[in-house]
Amino acid sequence: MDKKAFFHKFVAFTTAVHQVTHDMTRDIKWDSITPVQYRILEYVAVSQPVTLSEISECQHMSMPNTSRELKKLCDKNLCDKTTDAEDHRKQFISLSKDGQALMDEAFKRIEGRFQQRIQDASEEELEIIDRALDVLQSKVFYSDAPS
Amino acid sequence: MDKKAFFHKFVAFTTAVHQVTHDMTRDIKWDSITPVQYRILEYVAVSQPVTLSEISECQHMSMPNTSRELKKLCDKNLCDKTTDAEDHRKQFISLSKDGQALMDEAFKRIEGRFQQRIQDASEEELEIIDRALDVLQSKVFYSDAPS
DNA sequence: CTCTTTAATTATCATTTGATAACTAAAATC
DNA sequence: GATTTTAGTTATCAAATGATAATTAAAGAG
Repeated sequence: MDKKAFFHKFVAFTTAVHQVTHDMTRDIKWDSITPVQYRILEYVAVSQPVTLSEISECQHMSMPNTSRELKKLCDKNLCDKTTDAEDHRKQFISLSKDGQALMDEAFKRIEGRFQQRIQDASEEELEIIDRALDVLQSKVFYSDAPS
Repeated sequence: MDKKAFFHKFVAFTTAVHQVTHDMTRDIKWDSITPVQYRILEYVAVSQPVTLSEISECQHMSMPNTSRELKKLCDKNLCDKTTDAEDHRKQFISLSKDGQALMDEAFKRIEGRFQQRIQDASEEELEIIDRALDVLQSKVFYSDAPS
């Protein structure tokens, strides 16, 4: 296999993924929430409950900045903080009722657009796509083992 | 096929792609160039020569902001502008010698990390990955037809 | 030739984001 | 019990990004 060509295909692919996910989440960021805040909400939605440190690490932002943005989200009643009973330093973050509703709505729209994209695929094609997702996630887009 | 589960797999996958591309381009943004400027350079590198309007549209930024960032890149001697001979309003943007060197170096590092990721894959697995990329790009991550 | 549209620029302002230092309080270690 | 580490906060500053209005110059349409 031609390594250069393979790499180019990889680059084109990741560009396409970025492009498409951008298109699919466009106009989701209403409601006075900023892009960074949306990314945090998305992360919390998928991984809740999470601690501030986890958000900080996974979103590649410093603790002070994470703390600030999270404070804004809590002020907007989109997130709740609860102190860990075992370790009183830790805060568990989860979506509030409003935050959950917001993200449910967001995911609903994204899912709608996703279904539109695959609506022309036959059942066999869906199986192929399904396996392609598995393959790429396990062989290429896996998480680095922490050193 | 379970639609909900399929959608969740899609979301997890795109998250993984974002995560991995972020990891692979970390510490590439040396040299006093900002993330947005890097994205522009990457786009120019792949698609040159391009016009300002094309950059503006593909990178989802307004013309004034695109113009400003491009001016900075030209001031840093990373890009060249040449006026279209046929339409004097248009400017073709391409990488300068320095800009090309910068992006060659960047792509070299990214490619190194890519090769690391797939180094354990057998030849047959590479074939499978190759086809998986094709499938997903054509069936899921294709560009929307402009309305 | 006039009017409109297109491509790009300049200037300006508000907001968002990133970075850093100094701090509190609760574990954990010795 | 004193010290160190961990989790998170607050305050502050600088830089990056986004948004808008006003402008120039060239091309295209009537």
